[in-house]
Formats: sequence, structure tokens, C-alpha cells
Amino acid sequence: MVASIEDVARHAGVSIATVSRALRGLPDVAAATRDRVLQAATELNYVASPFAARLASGRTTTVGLVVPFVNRWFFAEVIATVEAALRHAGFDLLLYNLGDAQGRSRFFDVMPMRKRVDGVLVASLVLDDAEFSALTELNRPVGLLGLDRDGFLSARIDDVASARTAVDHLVEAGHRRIGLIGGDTDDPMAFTPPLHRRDGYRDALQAAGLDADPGLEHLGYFTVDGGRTATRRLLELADPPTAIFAESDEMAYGALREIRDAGLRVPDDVAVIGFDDQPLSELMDLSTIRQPVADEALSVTTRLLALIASDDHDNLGETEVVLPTELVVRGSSGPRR
Amino acid sequence: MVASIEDVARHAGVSIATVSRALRGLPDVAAATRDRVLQAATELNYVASPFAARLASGRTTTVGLVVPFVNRWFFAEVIATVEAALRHAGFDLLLYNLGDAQGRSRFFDVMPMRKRVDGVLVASLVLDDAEFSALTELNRPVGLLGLDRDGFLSARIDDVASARTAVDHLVEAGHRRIGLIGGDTDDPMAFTPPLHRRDGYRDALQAAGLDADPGLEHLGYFTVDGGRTATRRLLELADPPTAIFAESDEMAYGALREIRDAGLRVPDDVAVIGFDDQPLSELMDLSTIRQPVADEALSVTTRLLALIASDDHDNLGETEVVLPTELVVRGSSGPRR
DNA sequence: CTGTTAGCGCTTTCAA
DNA sequence: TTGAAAGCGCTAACAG
Repeated sequence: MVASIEDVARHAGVSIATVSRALRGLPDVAAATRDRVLQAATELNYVASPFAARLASGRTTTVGLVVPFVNRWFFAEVIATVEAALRHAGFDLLLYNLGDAQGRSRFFDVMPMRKRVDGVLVASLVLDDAEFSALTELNRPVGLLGLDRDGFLSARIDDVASARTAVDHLVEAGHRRIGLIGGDTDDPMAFTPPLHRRDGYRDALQAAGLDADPGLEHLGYFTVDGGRTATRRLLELADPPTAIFAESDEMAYGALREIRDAGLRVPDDVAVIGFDDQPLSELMDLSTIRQPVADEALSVTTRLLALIASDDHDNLGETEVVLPTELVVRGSSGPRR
Repeated sequence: MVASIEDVARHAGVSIATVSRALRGLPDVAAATRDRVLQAATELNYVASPFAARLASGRTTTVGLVVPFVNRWFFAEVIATVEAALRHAGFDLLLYNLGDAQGRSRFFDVMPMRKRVDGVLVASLVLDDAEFSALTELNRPVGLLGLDRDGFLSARIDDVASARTAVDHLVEAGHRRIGLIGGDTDDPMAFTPPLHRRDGYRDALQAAGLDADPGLEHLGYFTVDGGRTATRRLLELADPPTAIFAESDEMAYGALREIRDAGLRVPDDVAVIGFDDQPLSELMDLSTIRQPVADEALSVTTRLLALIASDDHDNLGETEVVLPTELVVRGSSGPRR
């Protein structure tokens, strides 16, 4: 009922091999022949069965994208960008969402991507050695997003330096007690930002000659509610901070709300800076660090596709790309009064 | 280098047919034989090549999910839910993001899903007859999310009634001039909510005996910025509304901001109600209509998988499921002063 | 430039 | 309950 390559061959009066060549745009096909094949294919509404092609060629024209979340801003942007780039290149996108810790261990255990992708993209996951091994054993090019590792393609921002920029900004505004709202670095679902942004925060304090006060660091779990709770704790301190650095905009939103609910003003009583520059942050008048998510995703996807297309999968070319971030100063971080 | 079914057969001392049967859990395999095969497979770290299996069986164990956006709350929730359900059932998720109008027409033209999925899920797209035909011609079960149509599985909420509930709520609070911030119903990327929510708005006004004033309806394009702009227009009216119904929470966020920037208070001067109940809406103290996105997505995915598993693809069973929404009253819609 | 042919690695009759 | 064998619909030598 649905046309196969044989139907097209018969229709065009050529062999199936010629059909295959013509349709894939291979060289060494006479223009006239190619036209005839193309027309036959169109008339029969033919498309090649991807599975037969994959089985015969060994190529899957599919890339697996592994993410820890899909419904968070950063990852949604990544998915959108990668999907578009793959579609453009004629590749399928197989999406793998790890979900929770259990899903994560099952994933690396079973490796559902085995035998079904030409390459893999992993977004912002803190991977242990066993997980890197599992990835390597796929024997396919791997691209990392938001982290890097020797021997892997990657694109990321400098989270440490960027966080430091954020905190430096608060320091320059005259703040001496600066709170941190971060992610859980021990979480089995840990992703990369919490680690590095916290380091940047600590670096900045040290550089400014400020004491690191563990009481000023609270967990916000990268959620709005987490940000609120952490802020409440910070405000309850005997000597509360006059400024807060939240490792994500979401947590910063929670902070803004909690500060105002406490009857305090932003930035006069407490200044706030976030990280990401989500679209809502402008609305919230939130100072933040802007990161070029789409550029990161596009960079590593493009290089991954090139690597897949090349015959030498070990010649990575430009391996580790670090993209610049930008301090965006808005109303939430005005100078200290 | 990587084990094939033959290696397992040799290792277990059986034929490849038996390996195939044992590994897929088919009946009529002696327990002892099955154990031997399973052990051999484990030892060799064997997994079947999905493409060979698909070619031979005709089944793809893959579902295509078509969305107009991936980085909006509703769709991100849908993707997360569908991905989890498919993974649980051992299915792959092939994600198709339409992107823009051009991408949309190319998509339905080329139908990249052809020959690669067992079923299709389409989320909140306003489809024309040609597009429905393209879907039907795939000859695969199709599930619709956020819309329905005769002969297709679907799960949705009642957007008309829900919008009416929102506007009724404002009417009951004493409002007589109620603005609408909606989506573009003529947009080629139109998705379903704008149409129905506007109808619900108009129904509610009519039921309350209020005149429909076209000047009170503005486009917010389902974005925060669009919501701001639309609100500005509404506030500039000679006789501005005392309440605004935004067809999405995002647009409502923009409205809240714009109202306050104009020096007005919410809800005393202008009340606002949104639609969706995104996580941020609680933070914003935004009244809204809560819709059970995950339930919708799970409902249609489950039924789609059942349909795929059944041999009679025309026996849809429970076809059209409508899930309840809930009015969530928060601070943005207090009684009119 | 084009055709012939041998697989790719499974599933599925059909027989035993 | 198991095995033999015929495909599934392509791609990729190889030959001409």
C-alpha cells in the first residue's frame, strides 16, 4: 500500500540502487536519471524507510539529548535549540529526561540510547566516572553542555567567573554581608551550576576580604519556593545580609517576594541579583547574569553533527568552547543606601 | 565487537529464534531455556538492535510528539509527562517542534514522522482539514491534547467554560468593564486556547448582560511583553476596565506589572485573573484557572499506547476526555472597591 | 553512470 | 517447545 524503493525503481525504469543513489543526492548519477527518479518518487509519494536505511548503513541520523529536567527555563531553551538544529540537518531528536535519581541510575544502567543514536548530547549533568564510562562505551561522539571533560566536545559558560561577577557587583555597591541561595551540591540529581556558582561566590567574598560565613549560605533548590524559604532564613539571622546572590533567577524571584513580604524594600534594604536572565527577569526588574543558552546549545550541536559526519571520530577539532556572559544591572541591585 | 543475536544464541546453545522469543518474553519457551538465554544475554551485554527489530516486525516502539513550542510552561509540562509515560512503556519519544509558520507548513508537507512512529501525539494546535488529513494518512493512531475531533483520541479541558468561570468571578466581584488580553486567533501558529478562551469571555459578558466592547479586547500574544502592551492600551482607554482577564498567566504577569507601573493598585483599581496556574502565579498572588496539564497528557498518552498495543486501531474506546479545571482565587482579584 | 548481489540483525511463519 | 529459513527495505561493494 505504501510505496517501497522497488516501486520507485520500476516506475522510473531503473534499478533500486540507482533510486537509492539519486534520492540521497550521491554523485555519479546522470541528471536525466536523477530527475526521472525524483519524479517517480514524488508521484508515488515515496520516502525511504529510515529503519531499513539504518540497518543497512549503520547510520541512524538520530541524536540523543539527555536532560535532567525539561520544564525548567534553561533546559527548555536547550531542547528548542537542539531540536531546530537537528531538524535542519535532517536528524531525529530522541529525548531522554532523567526525571529523578532512580530514573537517572536506571538510565545509565540500561543505556536506552544503545544502538539507536549517532551521537549524544548531555546537558548540565554532574557525571561521575561510571557515567562517563557508560557514555564512552556507546562508541559515539558525545557533546557536553554546561560542563566539560577531556576528550569530549563541550560548550558552557564560565559559571565560577560569572558568579563572581555577580557578587563583585554587590560588593562594589557597598555590601559587606552577602547571602547565597544555591542548589544542593550533594543531590543525586545534581546539575553543574550549583557547584561552580557557589565557588564563584566564595571567591568573590575572599577577594573582597570578606569573611565567609556559612550561615549566609542557604539552599534554594533552584525553585521559586526554595528561594523564598532560603530568604526567610537569611532575613531571620541576627545579622541579616544586605544583599543576596541567588544562583538562578527562579530562586531570586522567591527572594524578591519574601523580602517584600517582610516589609523590606528592594534594593534599599536588601539587594538581589540572580543568574540566567530569563524573560521574566526584566519584568521583575531583577539584576542578573545573562547567559547565551541558545548559542551554547547551537555551538555544541553543530560541532557534534560535524563530528558525526566526519570519518575520524577522535579528531574532535575545537573541543571546549566557553561563551561569555553579561552582567545585567536592573533595579534589584541599586547602590546600598 | 558488540554482541548480536547470533552471539547470544551460540552462547546459550539455542537458535536465534529462541533467543528472540525468550528475550521478548513470549510464551512457549521453557523456563530453563529462557534462563539460559537471559544469562547469555547478560553476560554478553546484549541488547537487540531496535532498527533490525523494527524492520522485521514493522513496529517502531516510538511515538512522535508534535508541539508548537517547547519553552512555554504548558508544553514543557506536556513533554515531561509524555516522555516519562513513554519511557515507562519502553517507547522512544521523537520530538517535533514546529517552530514558526514556515516550519509548520514544511512539517505537514514532508511529514517527517512517516514510517518512523507507531503513534502520534499533537498538542494544542489548531489544525486545518489538510493537516488532519496528513495526520490520518500516517495510518497510525493519533492522540490530540488540548483539542478534539471526531475519530481521534483526545484529552483537553473545557476552555470555553473555564474562561467563562474566570470572567464570571470578576462579574460577581462587581466588575462591569472587563478587558480581555488574548492570543492572535489568525496567527498561522495559532494554538487552541485563544479561540476558546475568548469565546468563554464573550459568553460570560453576554450572560451578565454586559455589552461586548471590541475596544476591551487586546492581543497579548501569550507573552509577558504582549500582556504589558495590551494592558497599556487598556489603561489608556477613555473608560478603562476595572478588571482584566488574561488568557494565560504569562500575559497576566505583564498586566500586573503594567498596572502597578501606571501607579494603580491591584486589585483595588484593576483586578486581574489569568489562566493556567503556573508555579509562579502563587508568588505573583495571581488569581487564575488551574488546569491539570499532567493529567491531560497522561490520559491521552495512556490511551494512545493502549490503542497501539491493540490490534484494532479503529476501536478507540473512550475517545474524548475532558478534565476539570479549578478557579484559584488569590489577591489579584479581590472584590471591587 | 548503472545494475547485480550480498548483507544489515532481527521477527515470524512453518515444520518438526 | 524449538529450529530453519524467508524476508523486512534498504545500502554498499563490485562489476560492467
